[in-house]
Amino acid sequence: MEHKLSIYNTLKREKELFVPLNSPHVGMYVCGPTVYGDAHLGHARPAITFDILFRYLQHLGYKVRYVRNITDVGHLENDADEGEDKIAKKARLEQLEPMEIVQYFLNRYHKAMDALNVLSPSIEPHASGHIIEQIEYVEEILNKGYAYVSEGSVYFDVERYNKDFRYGKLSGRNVDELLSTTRQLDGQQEKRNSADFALWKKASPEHIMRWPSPWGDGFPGWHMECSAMGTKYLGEEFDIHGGGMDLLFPHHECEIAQSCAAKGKDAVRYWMHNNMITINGQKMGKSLGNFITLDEFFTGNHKSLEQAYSPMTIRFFILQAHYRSTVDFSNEALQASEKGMLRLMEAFDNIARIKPATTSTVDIESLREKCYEAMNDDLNTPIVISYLFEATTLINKALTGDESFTQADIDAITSLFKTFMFEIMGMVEESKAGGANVEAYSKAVDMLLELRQQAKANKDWATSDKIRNELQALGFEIKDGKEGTTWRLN
RNA sequence: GGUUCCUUAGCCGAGUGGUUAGGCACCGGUCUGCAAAACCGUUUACGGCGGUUCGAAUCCGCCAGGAACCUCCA
Repeated sequence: MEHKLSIYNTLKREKELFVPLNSPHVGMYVCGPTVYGDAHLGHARPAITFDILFRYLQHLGYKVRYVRNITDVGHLENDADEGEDKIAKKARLEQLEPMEIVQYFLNRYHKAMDALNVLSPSIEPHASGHIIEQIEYVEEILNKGYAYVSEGSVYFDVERYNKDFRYGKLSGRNVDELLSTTRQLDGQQEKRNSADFALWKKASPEHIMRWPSPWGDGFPGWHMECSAMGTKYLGEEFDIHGGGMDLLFPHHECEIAQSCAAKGKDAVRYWMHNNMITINGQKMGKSLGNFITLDEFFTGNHKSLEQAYSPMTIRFFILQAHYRSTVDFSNEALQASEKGMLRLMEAFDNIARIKPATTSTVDIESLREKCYEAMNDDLNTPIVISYLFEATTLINKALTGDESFTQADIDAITSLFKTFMFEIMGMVEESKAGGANVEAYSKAVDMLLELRQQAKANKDWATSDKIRNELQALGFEIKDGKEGTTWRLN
């Protein structure tokens, strides 16, 4: 496993060489979606970011177990019905079983991820399917003395914990400030300190999602599932834990506290956080009501969207920014990404048209090395893409005779695209996704263009322009090149 | 209020103490019956003010503007 992959560890606040605990195996846990609504751009970013990591680690030869949880219980909602389970609330509103809601949105989430060509994780555990593990974990923390029971709920004792460990080491907070600045929330009086957080929450009588526990009927606390399921599937110590920056505090901070309290040590060696997506410079969020679902992007059906954007355009757009930077959405930016992506795809297709020469004027190997350097530098996909654009210029120049490729160069540049564009960055050529019945009508279009060619030969401009203009009106893009006419259906 | 972070050309977005990121748009050119498309070439930059330095957009300080977290969120 010779490589120089370094990744930015939020815990250390610097890039570190990635060294797995048990090479060639790598354990990786990423916070997945809460399935109570349609996936939006904000879900795409971590999914794609850690999909790249998953793919690249495998490319380097690691055997990766990638766990991404499904949150279908637990988190609290902060509006009028404070304290009510998110899933339960939606269920009651629509008179459906909670699990029916979960299944519905999970199916849709999977569909969106498939469209984005995000690989399935190795395991996708549901929080609701791991209640026993979570109860056991809570008991372990209780036994160690870092939690207390209060009116049927169990709370983590932050102050007590902070005497033996340091609460806040991930997010850079200190407990004294937390105690003085945390807002007053419902149920606060049950807690010894406002900074304490729930490990197990007592269910009110009307609460639908509930499970029996040693402390009465209730449901697991907000941060418990990740600790319990991460431990179950990856062990008490594992390599990588990822998620959005918004989860840094309190979610991931609490996870660290839970594992240190229960096991006496950190579970995670490398913490990775992707940055947020903004719309007009402002973060996208449920409470802000400015989020756009992925389906809306794919169909263009949203008032802020000037057109539909294909899944690959979204993927490419996200990869054109580094995962630790915010990326600002706009129609202009997405359209720029779409054009750039199509240019790369076309260049890849055009490799086949290069006529091999006996001498070479290009150095594909150095491009390949630079791409690896970029990937190794904390997954710098924008840089990888910039080198693919350099490769694109070389291909185009080869076609006009301004560069010469040997057969070995042609093979090398094909492999460059296959490795980085398709295998590691997970792009796919969407135009080639058409079904078999496309063949018949595409031959019909070819025939029309042949007629147009004849008309042009006869200088019958009226006929040739009529064919061109009417095909264009139907949505075809007609491209007259030196070696004949090609077309594309937009 | 506390903590953290950001500010790069028309737009998006990398990076670095001294040498062209890249894409899109614009402009010029090639191609074309005319176009479109495609391709080639090219211009515009590092929020402001100080400081460190032979040299800073890159390091430090201050100021301005913006954002995130502290509360569900990817």
